[in-house]
Amino acid sequence: MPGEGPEQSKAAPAGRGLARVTIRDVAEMAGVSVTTASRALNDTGRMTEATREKVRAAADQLGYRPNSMARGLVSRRSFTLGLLTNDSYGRFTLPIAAGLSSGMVDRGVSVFLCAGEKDAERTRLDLQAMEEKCVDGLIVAGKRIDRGLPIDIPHQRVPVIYVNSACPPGAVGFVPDDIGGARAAVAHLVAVGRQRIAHITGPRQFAATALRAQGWREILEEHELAPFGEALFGEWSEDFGYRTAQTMFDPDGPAERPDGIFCGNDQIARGVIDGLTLLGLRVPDDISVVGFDNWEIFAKATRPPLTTVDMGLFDLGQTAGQAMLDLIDGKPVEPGITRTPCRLVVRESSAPPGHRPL
Amino acid sequence: MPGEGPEQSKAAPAGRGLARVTIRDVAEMAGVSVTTASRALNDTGRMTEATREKVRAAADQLGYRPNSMARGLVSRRSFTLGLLTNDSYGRFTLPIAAGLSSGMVDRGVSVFLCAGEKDAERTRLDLQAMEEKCVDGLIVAGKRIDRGLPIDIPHQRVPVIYVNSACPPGAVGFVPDDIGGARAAVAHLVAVGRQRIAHITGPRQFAATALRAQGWREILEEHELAPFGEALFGEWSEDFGYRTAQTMFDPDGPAERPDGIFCGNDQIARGVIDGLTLLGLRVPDDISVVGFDNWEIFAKATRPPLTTVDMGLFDLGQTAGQAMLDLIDGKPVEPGITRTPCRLVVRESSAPPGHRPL
DNA sequence: CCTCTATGGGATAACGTTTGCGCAAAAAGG
DNA sequence: CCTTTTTGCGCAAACGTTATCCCATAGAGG
Repeated sequence: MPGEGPEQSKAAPAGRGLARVTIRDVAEMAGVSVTTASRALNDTGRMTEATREKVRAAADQLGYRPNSMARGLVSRRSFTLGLLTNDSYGRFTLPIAAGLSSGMVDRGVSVFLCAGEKDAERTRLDLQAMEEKCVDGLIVAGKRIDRGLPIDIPHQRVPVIYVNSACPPGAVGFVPDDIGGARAAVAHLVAVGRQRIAHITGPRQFAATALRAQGWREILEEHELAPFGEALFGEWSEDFGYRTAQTMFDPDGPAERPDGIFCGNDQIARGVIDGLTLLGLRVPDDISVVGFDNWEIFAKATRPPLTTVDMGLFDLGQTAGQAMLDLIDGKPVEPGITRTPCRLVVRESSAPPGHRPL
Repeated sequence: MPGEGPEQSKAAPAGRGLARVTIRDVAEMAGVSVTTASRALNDTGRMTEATREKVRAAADQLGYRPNSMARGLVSRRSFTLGLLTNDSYGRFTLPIAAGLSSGMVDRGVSVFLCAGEKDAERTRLDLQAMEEKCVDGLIVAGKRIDRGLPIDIPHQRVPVIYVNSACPPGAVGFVPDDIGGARAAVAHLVAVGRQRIAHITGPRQFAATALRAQGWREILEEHELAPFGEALFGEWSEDFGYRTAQTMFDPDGPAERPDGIFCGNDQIARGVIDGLTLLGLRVPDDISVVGFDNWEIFAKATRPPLTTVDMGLFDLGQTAGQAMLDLIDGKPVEPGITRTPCRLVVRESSAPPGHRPL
């Protein structure tokens, strides 16, 4: 048994081959010590430019990539972040993750994704994995700003940032500026000449609905307009929008009718538009509709395409990433919740009364 | 300058504190050597059960977590995977990622997410980061099965698996079984008594459209039914479905009309249903409609809710993960594309002719 | 010519694990 | 009682980096 095939003992340590090129190889090729090679590649230490260049050339030619595990071991930074989310369809998480990554990738920071339904046990497992992987920071991303993880994050040795999620007191959090977004939406309706602006939105117990309703009331008051009735709370569904529109314009219903509707999200807005259209009302001529989310798959598919509020999730991710880097570097970051701006996207569902779009 | 504050030199190496508990601490507490502690925790080596238990107790009490960077350095496995995707809204990627993670988490494998629009440069950067992080494998997830990354993955030292994406010859890939899904959808239409089944679908140049159309033709032929006209290629949009339905049932159009429509995706199906409804046709009574994707946000919002094909993306992710683990362990995995089953989800948009749902 | 200070670079020791090898003590066999 | 085997455990060397010293050489100043 011993004596045969000893030559393969050093090949294929993990099933396949091509022993990784290390800094030792680079140093050897450049004819310098490992120390010098390391310093040359990291632009530290003192040496002639010629030496530095020689090392760089060798590294280049060999296709050297520093092993970040070894590097992390000594520098005590892994250049990784953990992203915990319970958003199984990724409506919120993926834009956030993309923004996060975009800001990180050129600093060499990568992001672990822990997605999936989060029961307490699973969350514990995810957290444990992140701890073992020595992440430099943890980002908790949620679907709604008033719910957090099923378990508290034990007072961690790494910084934690909450994005679009509930945020324990004293922690750092970023959420879209729901009030500001709502104000922009309603201000736009006012600007196109609407006076009786209703609000149809999601369930009362969501924090976001309360904020958006508040924005709606605020901006109307500032324009010395009365809200059209109470905010109508229901569900985040097309069906709710559809039914509510039907009720609102029921021929047997009240004579007083809105000429503008600000909806709590795009799905509701879509239902509203469908409902209105079916009743023979013209959007935006007879009544203008504005949504919230800029979920393009909806916003662009409504007839007419929907004016709506973009929550800037990509930017939100980027902002959170920047804050995380500061936190990791030990720079002071103001704790508490920061609201990042939303942006109105005007399409064709809003226009002055009687206006016929081309 | 030197002489003041030397006591903080060992604290807070990265801005915050609580020096991590290492295996050395555990060993010390248990009164054994580091070697023994390591073996005790990994269930290897020879020792009395008492010793093992003593070490475990110490580890538990100290809240010890092995440092996977140090571990990876010596074992040459990082227990991480890279997930590359260009799906910015996450419609496909997040379910896949969730499936992937779910199978990985209890084996201690974590997943790096590289999301975002993928130009060649960005992809190169992502690949470089993954290489530096020493991932054990790479998963490439796409939005369509006939497009891959903007650059080839250089013959990597790690296994690569393609999911819902184009797959270079000889590589391992998993995609939903479009043909099978289409067959199930159309078979269902036949089973509820439909005879003239049309197919409205996405752009011709998508591989998925061709496969779904093929499934449509195949199963009809097997039932000795003629396809209702040619497959109608267009866009993956509600609008296309809407317009096509209108044309198809144009009063001035052909007298021959379908009694069932198999749509290439749920958005088209939604548009079709809207179009039909507006023309006064009853779905499913007069005409049954089946979609593809089971994108619940659409499928459940159509009136009536949509019968459609679920692509099983979560399972797809799990399957790919399992294959990846095998590949990493050096077990043989059959190269080439594996098609994983789709599942018909029956809702209310399909029923026998004249049937009135409750 | 002899110091003194830059300058360029190398040895060596970490970082936290796992692992091959060795060595006692205990158990088994004669 | 003396060998052999087994059992239980520790030493030391990896893994690929970076960081802390330290040592040559070279030029500068006297």
